[in-house]
Amino acid sequence: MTEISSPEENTLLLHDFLPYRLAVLAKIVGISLSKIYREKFGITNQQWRVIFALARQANCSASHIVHHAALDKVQVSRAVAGLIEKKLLERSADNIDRRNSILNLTIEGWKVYDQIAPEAVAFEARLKDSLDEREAAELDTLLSKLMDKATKI
Amino acid sequence: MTEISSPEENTLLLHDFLPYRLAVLAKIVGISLSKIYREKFGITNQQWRVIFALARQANCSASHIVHHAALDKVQVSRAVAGLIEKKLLERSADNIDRRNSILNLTIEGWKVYDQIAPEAVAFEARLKDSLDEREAAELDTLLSKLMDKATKI
DNA sequence: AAATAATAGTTTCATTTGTAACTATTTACA
DNA sequence: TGTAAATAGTTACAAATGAAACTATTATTT
Repeated sequence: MTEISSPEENTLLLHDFLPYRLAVLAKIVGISLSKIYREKFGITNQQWRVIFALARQANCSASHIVHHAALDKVQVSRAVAGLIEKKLLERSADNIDRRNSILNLTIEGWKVYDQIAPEAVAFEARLKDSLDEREAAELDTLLSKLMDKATKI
Repeated sequence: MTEISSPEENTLLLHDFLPYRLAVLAKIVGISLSKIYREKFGITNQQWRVIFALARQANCSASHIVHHAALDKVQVSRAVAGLIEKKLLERSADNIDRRNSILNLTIEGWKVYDQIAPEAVAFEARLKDSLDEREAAELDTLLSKLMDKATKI
């Protein structure tokens, strides 16, 4: 005699499915955060990542940003073009290897960074508000482990 | 006398920034997962969510899916249209409220679900492989807390 | 009962994104 | 040295996405 299984037994629950939960959480967080730089400065998510990468490391090439901001070369190319148009970033030539561009924030670019960065930090702090010290540390560990695993799957 | 701060002190680190980490992790996980349904069945992420929502709850309307699959009504409309064209889903009229559509997986749709679901479950299991019981439970709690907070920010 | 508002879902159009092909330059090697 | 391969970055085109306007139907108000 074969048992008939109920939907609850054999049906995948979307709300509990880790990839789904990560996608939904990342999206909501991303949308909230983007208001900080989009509404006030008309800056896209990719442009924001380029600015932050350049604030960390000046005088670097586009491909350096590719490796440090999780963007592909087309995304960086477009973000850089947009930021140059906005005069937040300037590009100069690398005479040692003329394939490379040398990118830097302008004074204006730094001003924008200096306004966005503290707000971004405050946003992150609010997000973590409900976690205590131990939980925040645990989150760190878990995200690292998952990231590690995900890149190897 | 004012101290000059080093970049390390006042510069936001992208790799440590929670919204960035969530975005990158969710993206990598999503891309890996999508191979399961995209390459084998030519199904998009949104179509996949609709299938899973319908597997859980048959005979439901598009707006029910909107609320249970974190998609907006345009996304559901398009996903449903695509699935009907693929004959994985069928739509009938609700004669009580004729604004509603009544959606159901076809036999073919169930077959696709039955092939994808176990692979999705296995994928999630591999992802969680590096976590022990306690960590998996902790991850659950932390994601819920963050989700809760994110929707209120 | 007629007018208004609300809900379900679709369509349209502009923008964004992804993929592939392209240019320019440098490196490797035969 | 000359030819092929690799690297940096851009451009072009197709597909996906988002926002707003639209149709159809039902609920609410007066």
